[in-house]
Amino acid sequence: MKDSKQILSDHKVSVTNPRILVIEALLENNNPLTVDELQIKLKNKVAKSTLYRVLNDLKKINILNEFTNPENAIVVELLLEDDSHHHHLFCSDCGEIIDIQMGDEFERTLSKEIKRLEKKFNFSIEDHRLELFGKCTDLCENCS
Amino acid sequence: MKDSKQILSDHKVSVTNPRILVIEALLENNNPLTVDELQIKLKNKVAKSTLYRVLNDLKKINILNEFTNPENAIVVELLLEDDSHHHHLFCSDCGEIIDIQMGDEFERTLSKEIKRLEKKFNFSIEDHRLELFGKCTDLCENCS
DNA sequence: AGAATAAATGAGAATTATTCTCATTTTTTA
DNA sequence: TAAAAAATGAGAATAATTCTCATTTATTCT
Repeated sequence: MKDSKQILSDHKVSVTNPRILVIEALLENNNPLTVDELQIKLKNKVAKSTLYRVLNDLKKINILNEFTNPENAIVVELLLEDDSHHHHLFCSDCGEIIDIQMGDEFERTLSKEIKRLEKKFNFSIEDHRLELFGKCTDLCENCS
Repeated sequence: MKDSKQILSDHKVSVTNPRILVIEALLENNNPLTVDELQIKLKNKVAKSTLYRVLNDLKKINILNEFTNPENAIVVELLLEDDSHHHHLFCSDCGEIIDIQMGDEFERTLSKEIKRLEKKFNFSIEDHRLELFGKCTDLCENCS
């Protein structure tokens, strides 16, 4: 597992206990967590106000991806690799969020479309996000 | 413009003034609005609690699409046509949200990928959402 | 390593967004 | 048109997030 202290010093921010704990909690999970889930995982070892502050700090140094689940609750995940472009699959039964990679053909087709849309709307498009919604049929330990 | 009273009675819910006003405010706009923008548009003609209730009512009868903007604020739009499948383009300068249609080739490629992912994760995938982020370069009246 | 400086933290207050309660009003039923 | 059902407004309650500030911790500079 990556070294949380290293991550912080690499990004030239001070290395503090709450930051280490938050990063480690996120590193332990393969998939994104809601703020509540993260708070529970940290078990009061980090004050609520500090948790929100730390999340904002991680956003500032661009190692945190933040989005919302279908219930509009904020969800976060660490983004450490440069090549970590991925998307998300949400289960409406258990709330699980799974990181997914799309195939090259998809990303190529999307790039073409994006060029078309940039012209059509006179936009410069810098990023995109794809979210898939469904139900995990029987493998998930949370779904009965 | 569509008739808001008709829309409500078609969906077998009672036709009330707040519902009519909310639907008309949403119909006037081509593009999605945040709850605040909607509230401002309605200028206290609908109580805040009623606005939220009406939005929930419209969700229940499946004519409201709800998602979040990059600041995680809730955004809503009416979904009246069956064939209205579309996606969204967000401007990070002015906050504008534009409805976009992707070409057939894109949706075909996406369908193929979805089939692959359904097998890989043993999921049944029912819906998807694509969000594009960028800046409108000079056409928007809000961007200087 | 230790003192001085700068930055971060914890606790809870403040703010904001959303939901809930309930007496009154409006709509629907028939 | 009367009775029954449903929706509304106003504000209280709740939940999520940010802010404040005195104290603690980390960094910097000898």
